[in-house]
Amino acid sequence: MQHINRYICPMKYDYSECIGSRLRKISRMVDSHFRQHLVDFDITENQMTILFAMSKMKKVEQGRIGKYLYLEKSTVSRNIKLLEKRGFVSRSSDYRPTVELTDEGYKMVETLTPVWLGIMDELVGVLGSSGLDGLRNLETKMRT
Amino acid sequence: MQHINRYICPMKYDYSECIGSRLRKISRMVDSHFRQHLVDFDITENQMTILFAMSKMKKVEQGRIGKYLYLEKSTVSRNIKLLEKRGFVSRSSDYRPTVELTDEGYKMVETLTPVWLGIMDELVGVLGSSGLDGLRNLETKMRT
DNA sequence: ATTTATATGTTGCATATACTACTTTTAACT
DNA sequence: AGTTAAAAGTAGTATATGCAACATATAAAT
Repeated sequence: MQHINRYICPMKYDYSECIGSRLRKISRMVDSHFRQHLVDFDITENQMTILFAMSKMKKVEQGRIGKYLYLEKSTVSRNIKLLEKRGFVSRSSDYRPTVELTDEGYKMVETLTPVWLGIMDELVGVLGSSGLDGLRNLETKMRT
Repeated sequence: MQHINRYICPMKYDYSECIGSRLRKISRMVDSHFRQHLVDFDITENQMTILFAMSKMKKVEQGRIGKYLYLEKSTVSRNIKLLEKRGFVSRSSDYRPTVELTDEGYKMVETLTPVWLGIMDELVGVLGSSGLDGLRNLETKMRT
């Protein structure tokens, strides 16, 4: 078999242009950068994201976190459960629980914030204003 | 406790500007879009990405795929194993195996390509040239 | 008020991912 | 040649994610 892809010749897009795989790849790169800086703090970049979001939302229904971060409700459920086990989050015992940072959680946010600001500075330095504009652009366009 | 974050007042970046979480979120949105269109083809967006990459690389050492996609070697090992189980990929039995698409694999690439082109058209329509420029910009900057 | 529909949460399952430790192979050095 | 160092692969473990199925609670409709 020759395996000649009939789309290769004048294909409108090349596989390497795939928007999905490129975003995933860039995400992995940036996340890797975050992890390198978080290695001493025993927390993942995803958990940090949720802590930061919750520090702004205060006491909220769990579901709102998923809406804000575009995360499936079951994913939120499990992520929150891990953070609760770590003592960073408290949950009301309702069926539809409201969640909230504990004192430990707020302390962790304060610990992480300067580290995060440092990482941001580095990344902004790497991406430059054009890179940031690009990211904002992507976001705006995806919202609709 | 007051939970007054001393960084809130004149903090250089707001948590919502986090480059990591924003990229992750956009990735989830775009991947979700891909999944919606792939639902009839019993394949994930990640597996499609590897199939497309392999269709260009032909017979390669497994490790090269990880280099190309910025994936950890163990991740590649498992992803390839799943594709092998599906019959899309064949692996030499060496300790350091070379991998290759099977005829089934190439057939799947041909099946997926028009679908993928359609998704790309939609996404390019959503993002526009400015969104695409932004993505390219991010990539260029991350490479260095 | 009862029933129905919708929204929210959790659990089971499968994939995706990275890190560590271990194995094996190849390369380098002497 | 023999030893050491580096590279590549795999398996174990933990987190992250989404979907389907189910449970429960709230809202809507009659």
